[in-house]
Amino acid sequence: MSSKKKITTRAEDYSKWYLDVIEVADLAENAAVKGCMVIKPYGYAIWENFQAVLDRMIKETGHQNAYFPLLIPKSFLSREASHVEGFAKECAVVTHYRLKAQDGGVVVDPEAKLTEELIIRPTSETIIYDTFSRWVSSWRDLPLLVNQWANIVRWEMRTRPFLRTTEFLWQEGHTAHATKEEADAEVSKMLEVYRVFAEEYLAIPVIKGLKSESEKFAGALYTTTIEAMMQDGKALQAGTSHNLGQHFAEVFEVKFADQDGQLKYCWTTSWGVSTRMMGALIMCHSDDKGLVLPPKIAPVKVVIVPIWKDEAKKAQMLEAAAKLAGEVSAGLAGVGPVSVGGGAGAAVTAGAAPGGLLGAVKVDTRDHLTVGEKFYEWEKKGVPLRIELGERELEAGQVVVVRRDDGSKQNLPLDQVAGQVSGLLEAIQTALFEKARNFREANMHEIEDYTAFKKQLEADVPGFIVSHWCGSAVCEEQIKEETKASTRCMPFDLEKTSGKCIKCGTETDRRIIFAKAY
RNA sequence: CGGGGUGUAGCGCAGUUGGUAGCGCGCGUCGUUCGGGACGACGAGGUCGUGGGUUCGAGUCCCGCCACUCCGACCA
Repeated sequence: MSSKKKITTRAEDYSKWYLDVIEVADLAENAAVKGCMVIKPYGYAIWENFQAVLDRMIKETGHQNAYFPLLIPKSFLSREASHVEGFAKECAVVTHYRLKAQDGGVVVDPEAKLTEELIIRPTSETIIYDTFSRWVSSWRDLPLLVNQWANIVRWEMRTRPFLRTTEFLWQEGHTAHATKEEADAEVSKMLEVYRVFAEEYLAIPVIKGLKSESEKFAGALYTTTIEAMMQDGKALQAGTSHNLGQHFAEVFEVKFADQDGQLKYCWTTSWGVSTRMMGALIMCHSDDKGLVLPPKIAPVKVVIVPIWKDEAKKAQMLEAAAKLAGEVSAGLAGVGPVSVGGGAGAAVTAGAAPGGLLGAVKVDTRDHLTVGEKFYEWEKKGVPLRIELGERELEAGQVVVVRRDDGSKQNLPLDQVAGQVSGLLEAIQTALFEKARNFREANMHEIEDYTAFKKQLEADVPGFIVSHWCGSAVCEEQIKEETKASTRCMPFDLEKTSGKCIKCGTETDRRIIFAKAY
C-alpha cells in the first residue's frame, strides 16, 4: 500500500506518483482500454465533490439535468460540416450488435451487421439538437436550458491520464435561445460559472478569453475558454463555453414560431467541464509529497491520528479522538461539500470502519501501521489538516495541528480545536489560490520581439506570453510549428494597445496569449 | 502509421559459456515494536508473452507472431 518511493513532482511527471492515490489504468494488456480510466474510490470522491458543487451552480443558474443516448447514428454527425470534420478522426464506431461462439471463443457475428453504424458520442450536440427539434415549437418554449452528466469517448492517438483519456466524464450543457444576444449572455454566464468554480473551489486561477478561429470548437460561431497555468508553466484549457450560432439549429431544424409569427431558427450554446479539471487540480497544487487538495473539494478535510503505545492507552486515545472528531465535524458546517459516506455523523465513525477512507473528518484507527506511515499516507492523499493526538497532547490538554499546504505545525488547546478548524481550512484555501496566482503572474510575459518570444518558450518554465497577433491562421500555424506554442485565448480583460504582429509585423490592436499547452 | 525500447511472482528487476526459477518491495501468520515510511522468524505466490526450431537438456541460441511502452502526427 504505502511505497517508500520518493515522490517526484510537478506537472511534467506527476503521472508517476498520483496513480497510487487516485487512479490506475492497468485494466488489461490492451492499449485502448488502458487509455480509458479507472478512478479509485478516493479519486472518485474528489470527482463527486466536483459534481456536487458544479451541479448546484448549474442548477442555480436555471438549468435542468437530462440524459441523452450514448449511441449516435452516424448520419447525425455528418449534418454539420465543420463539426464532422472536427470529430471524424476520433470516433469509436459500433458496427455489429451480436457475437457468436466459434472454435471455443467468440467472434463478431457477420449476420448482425447494423444497417447504419452507431457512433459512441464524442460530444452530444447532434443527438441533443435532434431531440430539441421536437421539444421546441414556440417562443414560449425558450430558452431551453439543459445539462447532462455523461461519459464521452474520443479515440485519441495518444492518451495522458486525466488530461486526455479515451473515455472521460463530464458535464455538457446545451441551450437554445430566441436571439443571438440571449445566446451570447448564456455563453458568458456559464463561463463565469466555470471561473468561480475553478477559482473559488479548486483554487485554480484562470484567465477568461476568446479562442482563435482555428482553436474554436468544431461547428461553433465562437468559443470562450478558461485557461490555467500549471506548475511547469504550460497551459491547460480547463473549460469552454461556445456560442454555436444557428449552425446546429439549421441542420437539426430547431425552429420556433416567434411572437411576430415568423418561423425562426434557434441560437444554441454548449459548454462543458470534464475530468480533465481533475488533472488541473493535481498539477496546479501538488508538491513533492503528493497531492495537495483545496479544503473545499477535499473528500477528507481533517484527519486525526491518535498515537498510543499499548492496548490500554489505545482505548483512551481512540475515545479522545472520537470525541474530538465529533466536535471538529460540528465546527465544519459550511466548508464545502461533504463527500459520500461523509455526513458529520458518519465521519466520526468512518475511522472505525475497516477500509473506510472517506468522511469529512477521519480518525485513523489502524494499528498495523506506524505513525510515520500514516502521516505519509495522508500527506500523499492531500488531506488539508492533520491533527496529532497522543499521550503527551492529552496530558497537556492540547493537540498538534499540521497544515498540508505549508507543513506548518501549531499546538492548539484541545477545547479550541473545533472552533479554529474552519478558519484554518479557509486560510489554506486562500493560500493555495494566492500561491497559484502569484506563480502565474510571475510567469506572464509581454513580448513584442519574435526572437525574445522564441527564447522565452525554450525556458524551463515557459509561462504565458502576451503578444500582438494579426489574426491570421497562417501566422498562428507557423508559430506553432516553430515553437510548439499555440494560441490560448484573447483575454477579455486585456487592454487594447496598438502594436505589430509578433510574426508578420502587421499593425494590429489584437493581443493574444501564446503558450505551450497540454 | 513512422522511429526506438521492453516482455521472468501483485509491482520493480536479476538470471554469466545452455544444466531442475532468484532478489527487493508488497502480501499472510506469530512475536517484539510504535511521536515521521520498524524488525525477526516462518509462509503463500511462476504455463519465464506466444508458436515453432536447434539440443540429451532452452528463461538463455535461431525464426515467426503477439502485446505493451517511449518519441512524433490528433485533442477537453
